[in-house]
Amino acid sequence: MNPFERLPIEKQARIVNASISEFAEKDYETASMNVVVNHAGISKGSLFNYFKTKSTLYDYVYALALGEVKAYLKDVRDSTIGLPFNERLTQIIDSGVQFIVDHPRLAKIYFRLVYSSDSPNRKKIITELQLLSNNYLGEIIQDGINHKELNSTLNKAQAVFYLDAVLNRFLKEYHDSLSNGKLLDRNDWVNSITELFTKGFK
Amino acid sequence: MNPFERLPIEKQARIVNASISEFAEKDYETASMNVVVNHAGISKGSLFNYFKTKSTLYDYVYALALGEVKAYLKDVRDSTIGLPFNERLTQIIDSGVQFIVDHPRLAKIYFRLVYSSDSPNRKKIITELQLLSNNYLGEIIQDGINHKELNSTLNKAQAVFYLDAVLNRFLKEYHDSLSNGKLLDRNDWVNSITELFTKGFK
DNA sequence: TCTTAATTTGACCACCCGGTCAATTTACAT
DNA sequence: ATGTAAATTGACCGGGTGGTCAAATTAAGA
Repeated sequence: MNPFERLPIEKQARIVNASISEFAEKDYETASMNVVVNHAGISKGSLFNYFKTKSTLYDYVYALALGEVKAYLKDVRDSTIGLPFNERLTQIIDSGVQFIVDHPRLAKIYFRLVYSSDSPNRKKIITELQLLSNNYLGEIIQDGINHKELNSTLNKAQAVFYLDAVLNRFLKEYHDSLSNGKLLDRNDWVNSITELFTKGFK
Repeated sequence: MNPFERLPIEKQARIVNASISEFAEKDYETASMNVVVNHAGISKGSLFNYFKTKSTLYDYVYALALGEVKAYLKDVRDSTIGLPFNERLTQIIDSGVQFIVDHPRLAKIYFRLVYSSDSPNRKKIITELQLLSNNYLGEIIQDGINHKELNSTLNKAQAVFYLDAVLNRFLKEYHDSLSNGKLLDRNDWVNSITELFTKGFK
């Protein structure tokens, strides 16, 4: 059992909270351990006692975020099995929006990872995420093909790529719209994306 | 006339070249003026004499990149006027790929700007780019509607957004594929994207 | 209560940053 | 050749970084 896990939960929460905020607001390289320490109300030595390096702390926070995302994805996949492609896709996109509403800071860390460049294990993490996305969206698309809703000659890898591209970009835009005041019309966009791909993959 | 423009062209080129490399390889915040100086073979004082701040140098390099992009876009738009939507789109995407092949470092700076977070005037620049993309792709789509090739009830803003999302993401992937050895099949992808939107916007 | 072990602290380290500026070198007109 | 103005240099500044560690504090068992 490592020293961090031995800590009282309240203290753990303070540290995790401060770390999430810092990694959400700044790139990995510019995120500051000093800021985390001050915000969490602990000493620098302690933080480096709990997490050997900045990279270790980042990995911990990232794992938290990924676990949360996976839970959302799993829920919506399992609860929409058997539904037509377009209804299923609609609910998946909407679930993505819901994640962003529920966990805006985790979403920001995710976007920063996907869209930005540094962070030590980025390549490995991105590869892992792509595999996840491929399996997940690939399954949805395959189901659509099986039910003759989508073109059977569809290049699945490409289809997943396009879906992933639009989804990610839209979710990022929605995330931004949360803070800049010009909130997007959730249903309008979700339906419009579903329409694009239901027709485009026909 | 500012001191930089008074320099012999060869020296200007050395400085520009070093700056492009550094801003292509690192985020704005982590890009180092010391590295630029060493790579260009000039003294630190000189660089800060030519460009008052790091931000000024970045703006200069960015303006170079943007000018280059605009030239490519203008060329392909003007040379495809009157063509059907799908042929036109194909050539536009292909021109994007060509830009990446011709100027991989400038492309990297562009992607870094779009996908990353820092750099001082990022918000203003991004807004400017979005306006550009809106006008450019908006015009192409409008032409497609006028020629009854695309659905007349299409939400143009959303359509532009999706097109832009897929285009950017694909170009980024193609850019990455240049350096990781697994080069993408250019024609296959370009045609596939055209097909998606020609059907999706019908 | 005393001892010992675990935890916490923050001053400190080496390093790098963007930016400055007095001093030196270079270029040029007379 | 001389004087002057422009260009170039690099040591230096204040500040921030991730990470360390001897010393102080706290917790626990006898």
